[in-house]
Amino acid sequence: MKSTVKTVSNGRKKVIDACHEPCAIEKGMRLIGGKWTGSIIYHLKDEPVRFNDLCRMLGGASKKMIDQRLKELEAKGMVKRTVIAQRPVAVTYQLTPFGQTALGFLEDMRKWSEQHDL
Amino acid sequence: MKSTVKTVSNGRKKVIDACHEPCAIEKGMRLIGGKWTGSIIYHLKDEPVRFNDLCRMLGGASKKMIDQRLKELEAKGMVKRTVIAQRPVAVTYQLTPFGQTALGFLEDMRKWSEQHDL
DNA sequence: CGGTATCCTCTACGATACTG
DNA sequence: CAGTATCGTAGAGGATACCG
Repeated sequence: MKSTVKTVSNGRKKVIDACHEPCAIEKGMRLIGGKWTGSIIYHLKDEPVRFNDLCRMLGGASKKMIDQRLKELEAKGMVKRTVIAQRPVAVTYQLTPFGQTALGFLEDMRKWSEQHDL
Repeated sequence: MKSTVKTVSNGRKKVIDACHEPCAIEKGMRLIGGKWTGSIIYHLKDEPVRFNDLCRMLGGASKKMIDQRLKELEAKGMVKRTVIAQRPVAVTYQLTPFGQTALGFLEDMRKWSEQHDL
């Protein structure tokens, strides 16, 4: 319910975010619908994966994006980051129990997407 | 497997889209993960809805966005547009049978999103 | 009513190079 | 190896006005 006011180029004010709580689907999509986010979660479904391995799995995604998405997911408690002290350092990412709760509909959606060849 | 080449600011060439077919989840997300897209499909789940009614249901979304999203969904065969000749004109949108196949995981995801209060 | 047209802003994303 | 820093661009999305 926050509401912010901003001045735009022509000098007038405009109101941002006035009382528009988006519906639940929209909120979910904003978390999971970012570019590569769904794929990242899906590729973590079985076991912890190291950063660069994830990069390879995702082919077209830049390190920057993957890093950014992993941080979002970590902040939301869906992914856990683990540092293994060795030389050189190893870092793995894995789904938390909460993160795993998203696998159900993600898997359904993957099947759906494959079947209908979008 | 298409591959395009583009000249960027510094004068060098770069290759775009070289052999990176995104995984199925990513493709699905690109279709239903757009802003408002999921919500639109969900609000059409029960019955045909008129354009302006949809706008009201979605609160914060502009006509432009809704129009754009409906066209995407129509192009993909998920939504059917029907014009009812009367004055003033009425236009309704409804899910096609194909569109309905997406309701399963969308509903799951809505529940998930609500439960965990993202 | 059901859209288009226009303009503008902002941020998401990509490429690249560098670091501890 | 696992990132960060920097820079650039395209296009997504919003505000507003207008139209048949």
